[in-house]
Amino acid sequence: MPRSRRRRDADVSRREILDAAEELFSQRGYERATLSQIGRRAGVSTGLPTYFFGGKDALYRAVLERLIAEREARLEPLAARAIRSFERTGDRRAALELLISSYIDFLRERPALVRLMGREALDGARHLAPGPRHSVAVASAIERIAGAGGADLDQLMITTVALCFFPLEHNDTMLAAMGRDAMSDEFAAARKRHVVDVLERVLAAS
Amino acid sequence: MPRSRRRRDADVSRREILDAAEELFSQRGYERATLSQIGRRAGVSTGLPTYFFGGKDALYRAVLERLIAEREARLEPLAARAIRSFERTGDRRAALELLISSYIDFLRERPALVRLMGREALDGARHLAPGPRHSVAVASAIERIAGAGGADLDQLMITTVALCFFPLEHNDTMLAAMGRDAMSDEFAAARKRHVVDVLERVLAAS
DNA sequence: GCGAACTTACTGTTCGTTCAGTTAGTTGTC
DNA sequence: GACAACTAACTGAACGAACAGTAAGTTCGC
Repeated sequence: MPRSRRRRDADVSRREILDAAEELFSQRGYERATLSQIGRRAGVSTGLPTYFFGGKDALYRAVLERLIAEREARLEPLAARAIRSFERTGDRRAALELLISSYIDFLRERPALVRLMGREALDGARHLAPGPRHSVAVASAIERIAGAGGADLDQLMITTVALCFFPLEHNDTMLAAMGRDAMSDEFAAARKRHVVDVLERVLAAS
Repeated sequence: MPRSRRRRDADVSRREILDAAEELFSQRGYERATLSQIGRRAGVSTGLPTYFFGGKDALYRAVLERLIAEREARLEPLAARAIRSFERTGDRRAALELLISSYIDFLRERPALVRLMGREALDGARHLAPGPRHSVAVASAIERIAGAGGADLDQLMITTVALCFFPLEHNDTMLAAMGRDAMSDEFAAARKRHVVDVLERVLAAS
């Protein structure tokens, strides 16, 4: 952890605290991550996270907000591309491939999102602001690609998120017991193919 | 919480402590459930859980073991019935309906299993014994019903568990934001139909 | 030199564990 | 069948560790 930054820069410190907190909250959970550990990993003192963010709870909320904002910023343009491609060519499989591939890749890049969302779900969404909890970009793309078919759109949305989310969420238990690693490139490629197959068949039938 | 039992009965006390611990661990998580709360809910003192189980960690492990044993005891005969039915009649959809319906119903009856497994997955399976982490009964039934088709069996297994598990796991976040309740009878019925549709189509194509 | 960034020592609280003591239940003895 | 001797169940107060929050003090950038 190189300390080669300008000695005092509130913006840099804030970001490094958020990075450290994201890592520790997602790996150890809220209670077992301490402010001292977060400070140490960020290269600052115990008291600075509270000084900047107001307290442990507020810091946790800030981590979540940053992750969710980043998710939408990353997925929105890709989902829009998938929609445009589908509406221009009518090729449902190609559109699904683009969408699912982007989604799974993002989740693999930012595993903290999967872990923190899983923790929020189990803790009754204590720290989550009201509003949609899954990506609105992915949701609207699925809606457009599904078309006006009679299929239950909510079920389809739950299934899509479940298929992409679950392997990463349960990587340390179910996947590990199977000798698979959801973070590996091989597994991700096989998973993408499988998910696209599933969704394509479901949509074709409706 | 009626206190009408024989004044001293270790077996009853053990069971009531396990019940209380299952409830509190699954709802609040390991760290936020205290031994005093567990004792109070079980109608015993602060010290008794440790006296019987050796400590908080060991109590948590005992809760998990009991849940997993109960899962297998409940699902094994139903999965066997599904396999027999499929091998006698060749009716894949009927077999899937029986299997998926049993699985989802069990998860709804014992939501603590879903919650605790979710927590274990996020905490690196700290308290879980080695070995398979999903129901071996459901797994073997899926294997038999899928037949020797070329489909990737691991992917199919992950998908099956994900489709049934995920709505309950994320009931407080994603489902709540959609205005759905995974514990309700209507949602469960719709979900069962959807999951069977998905699996049937995937298997039919392979 | 002033204000913001940052540290460090400290406070109050929470909680798991321990253990000395108490009581209910059982066994053996006559 | 009653009474003593003994065991196991159970209590609750006390201890010590861990930790979030605080505030007084220090240092840096401008």
